[in-house]
Amino acid sequence: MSTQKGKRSGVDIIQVARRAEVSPATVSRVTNGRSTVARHLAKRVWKAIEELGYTPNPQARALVSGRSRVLGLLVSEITNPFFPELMQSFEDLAGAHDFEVMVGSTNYNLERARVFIRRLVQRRVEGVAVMTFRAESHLLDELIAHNIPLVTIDVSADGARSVVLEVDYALGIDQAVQHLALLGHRRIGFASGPMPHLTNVRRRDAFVQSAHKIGLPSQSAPVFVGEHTFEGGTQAALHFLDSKAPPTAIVCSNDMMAVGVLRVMSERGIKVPRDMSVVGFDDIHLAEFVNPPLTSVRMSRQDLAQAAFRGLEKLWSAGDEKSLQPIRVGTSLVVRQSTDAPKEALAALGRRSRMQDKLAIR
Amino acid sequence: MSTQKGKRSGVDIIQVARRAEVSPATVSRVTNGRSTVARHLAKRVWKAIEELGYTPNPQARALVSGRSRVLGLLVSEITNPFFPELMQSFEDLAGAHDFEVMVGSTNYNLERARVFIRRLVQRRVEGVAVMTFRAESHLLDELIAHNIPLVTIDVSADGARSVVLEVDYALGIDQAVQHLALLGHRRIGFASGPMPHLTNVRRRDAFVQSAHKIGLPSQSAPVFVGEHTFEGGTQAALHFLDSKAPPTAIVCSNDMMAVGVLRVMSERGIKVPRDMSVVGFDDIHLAEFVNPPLTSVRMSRQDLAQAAFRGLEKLWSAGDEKSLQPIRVGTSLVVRQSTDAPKEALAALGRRSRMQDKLAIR
DNA sequence: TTGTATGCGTTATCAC
DNA sequence: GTGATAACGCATACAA
Repeated sequence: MSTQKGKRSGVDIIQVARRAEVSPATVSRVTNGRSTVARHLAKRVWKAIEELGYTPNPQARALVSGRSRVLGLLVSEITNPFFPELMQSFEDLAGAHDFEVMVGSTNYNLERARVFIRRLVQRRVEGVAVMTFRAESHLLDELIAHNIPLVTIDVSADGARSVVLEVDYALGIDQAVQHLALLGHRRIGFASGPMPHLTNVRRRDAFVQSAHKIGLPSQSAPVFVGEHTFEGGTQAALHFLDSKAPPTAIVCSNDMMAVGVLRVMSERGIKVPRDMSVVGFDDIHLAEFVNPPLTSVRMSRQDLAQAAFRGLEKLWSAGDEKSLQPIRVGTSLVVRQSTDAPKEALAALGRRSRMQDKLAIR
Repeated sequence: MSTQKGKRSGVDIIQVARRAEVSPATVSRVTNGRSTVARHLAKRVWKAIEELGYTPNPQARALVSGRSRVLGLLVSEITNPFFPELMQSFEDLAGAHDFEVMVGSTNYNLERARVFIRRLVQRRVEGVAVMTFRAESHLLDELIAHNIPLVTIDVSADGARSVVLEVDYALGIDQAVQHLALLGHRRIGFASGPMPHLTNVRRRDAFVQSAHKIGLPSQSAPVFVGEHTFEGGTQAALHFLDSKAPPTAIVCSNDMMAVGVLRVMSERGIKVPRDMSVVGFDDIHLAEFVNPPLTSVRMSRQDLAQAAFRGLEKLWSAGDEKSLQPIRVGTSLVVRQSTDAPKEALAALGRRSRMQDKLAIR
């Protein structure tokens, strides 16, 4: 332990300078990793720093340098298990680069978001990762007005120094649909999230195209639009079950919907995956612990966090260029136990093998 | 919108002073809510602040005042749904009082925790809420050495300026046991978390005492010790099911264990709650969405966060007093659908009504 | 009550 | 390469 006695952190750069018998400026150069310091002096300085337990005062640093070394992270809702993992990854990354992170969740409340954003501006954050999957119009205006580097998902903020993270929803959804097709499903429903939101449009479009790609007529790939919630899932499930020709598999736009679907199946005595296959989206922690464990399209929180941070780095080094190249982020299917061959698959073996030829499966 | 053009936040206290035709000192007094400023001057100052979009520079403030207005929040693991809600409550509270909070999760990794704590010290946090339910010995030493106000759960940090949050586990666990007793259960198992940890000892002790209180002999209130995880729950369930006289209800030391128990029951075809009642602890978000929705002892994250923040406030105003009065935090049962009367209850009606007299149920 | 002047701890700009 | 010294933006002691 090199920490000093109970004395307040009152040790400053001048004391270090004295002890190392150099000037404060030299100490500063050392702590900032400037290479223009003679080896032997640097060594003396480090020794003094160690002995005194000196740590540079970040607010003084920020004041004079104009850089706060604080970032903002805006998420939709912290209680959605998707986000804590994202937060953790982002904070770890930021921490490794000597940044702190202010995290705020909108909870889909515009005023709440506004308050948080004001705090970000006041604290002089050097960049903000807007990981909210919703483009609340003008929400970011204050950030943009202050010319703060922004990373957003799916859609760019015009006029901002920003980078867009382009999530490739199609990648994972394609895998999901083909996975189901391979198992023999020929009627696949899609439980979509609310439509104005671009992310949901993209997820749905990806599904529709995938279904088309494997040769499913659109009436065999019905879409139900609901909320991105447990209840939204139950509604979707009821809708599909009560339709004329219920699908044998349901792909959901997020995992909470899938959990809702699972619940309805359980209540109706419909066995998953024997009588119905279910696929989620996001692959939140929960997916592993529902019954049965959920097959889901994973959007990696690590990838997302990393892309977000890299986006900010790019913006910092880009100087005045407003809008940079988007960064792509993939998705991929995680197969668990909520998907299997439909009952009818065996019965229809003959037909299926004919179909097989038409399926666009590599 | 009162924000200024794209100009950098370069507006400082002097510009405000000029525009309001007062001295910088007066502006400072106004922004700090000092009451010693003449009404009409204050009004002029606010107007200027508004017009210029001035926000005081927090690092300058921190530098001169010695107060960073940053707090630390240490949690066990951010992916455990218990904590995000706690974080949110704490951050909201802190934000309302003009504090930012640095959140770090140990992930049960000592080195990771140490790194985070170092960052806290470096950033000159004014207080830390240690919400980790584990007393990693000496983990807090650096915080204590710097005399940083600490709030901890269950157990105090000696030598520290600290307040302990005393969680009343017994309150909710008592309710759970009595709830089960009222339903007619006479054999209740307890799936405990790992034993060295005080919080788990307390939870178990609370259970043992509750069982005793309602007249259960100890062999009718067996305890199994396992990990606080899904797997720990499955092990507990298997243990109880394979015992000579399996309990008709299982109380778990946390919700993840309960989810594990649920899974085993489902796999064995044992219907919950018809054939087995299950109670969790923590009442995490997930509890609501498993099948069936879990009856659980709730430890309010709001209460906890609020108590933590109040603890810090007390420490700030307490000056040099080291250890203050503990703050009590309650727990309470949330009844959902994983608990019901045991099958045998009806058959044994006669015996039960006799027992009833001995049950300590108001 | 208000203004002036000083210092918080650091980095940056100069000279040397 | 290294060392004085002037900002950075604000709060506050002190003077008025």
